[in-house]
Amino acid sequence: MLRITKITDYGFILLAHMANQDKELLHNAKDLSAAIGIPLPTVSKVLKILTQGGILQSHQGSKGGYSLAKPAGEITAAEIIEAVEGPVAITDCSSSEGCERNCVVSPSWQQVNTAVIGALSGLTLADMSNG
Amino acid sequence: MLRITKITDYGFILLAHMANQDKELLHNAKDLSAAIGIPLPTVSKVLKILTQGGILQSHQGSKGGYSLAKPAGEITAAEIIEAVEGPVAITDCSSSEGCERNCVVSPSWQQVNTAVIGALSGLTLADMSNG
DNA sequence: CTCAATTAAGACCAAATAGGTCTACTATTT
DNA sequence: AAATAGTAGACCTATTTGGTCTTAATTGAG
Repeated sequence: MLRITKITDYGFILLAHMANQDKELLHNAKDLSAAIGIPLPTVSKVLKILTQGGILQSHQGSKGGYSLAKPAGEITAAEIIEAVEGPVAITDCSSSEGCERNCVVSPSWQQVNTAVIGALSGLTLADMSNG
Repeated sequence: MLRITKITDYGFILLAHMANQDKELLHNAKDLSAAIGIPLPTVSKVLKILTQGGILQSHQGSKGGYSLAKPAGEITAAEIIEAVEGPVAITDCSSSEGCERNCVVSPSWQQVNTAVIGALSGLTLADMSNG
């Protein structure tokens, strides 16, 4: 439906929340869950995915938690979506491998896809939080 | 996954095919199915949806079929996607009704969404077919 | 060194969506 | 009337997504 998934949406909400606070502060899943009102197991899953995607840094063990891996101004919406959902591609045609069918419409999709990625890359976490 | 559905993809293929031929020619579902290699019931479904969305004109009865409702240069990708999938909205936040949660990230999504719609509106069926 | 807190990995199930097919009906031409 | 096409919508299946749970592995504190 040309829409980001709920998990990605949660990711943005969590990241915006973290960006609005002291960058060095470690946030654990439990506190974030309480602060935002999303169930703990789900929050935990999202944080894990964001960490694997390099958006967050994690610190295991007691007193552990998560923090942004980079300044909020350097984390783009494109990056976040890719971390959670994989490469952005409006159609299979427009994926980085190109269209294996070599169909007529393929070049046009590439163009649209580039525009979409451009829009998403121009938007940083800092822009989105600024609370 | 930020992707159009298969049905929408079929729609583009069918429309591009039709745009590449005499505009007045009526195409019936059976011939289109044979020409493109998509099963008849599926082609039939897609054509029906495109007609309801005002992209195609239909003519019932024997010797009936479908034709473009407008010149290919006036049919945009945005229109086609909306006809099949409903309004384009990256998130619920960015739908035309606005974000009922009134969250921080909402204005940013509006912005991205506008950019995406812009890209899709700048691309016509004529651009995509031109075979 | 042990315990408690916390993330890591991934299995797992349920719900939602999408894909595709089918049947019955209506309209039009011959 | 008969044949051809579109119309409407039900229907089932497969895939994806959402969410939870269990079992590790890691680290700080006493």
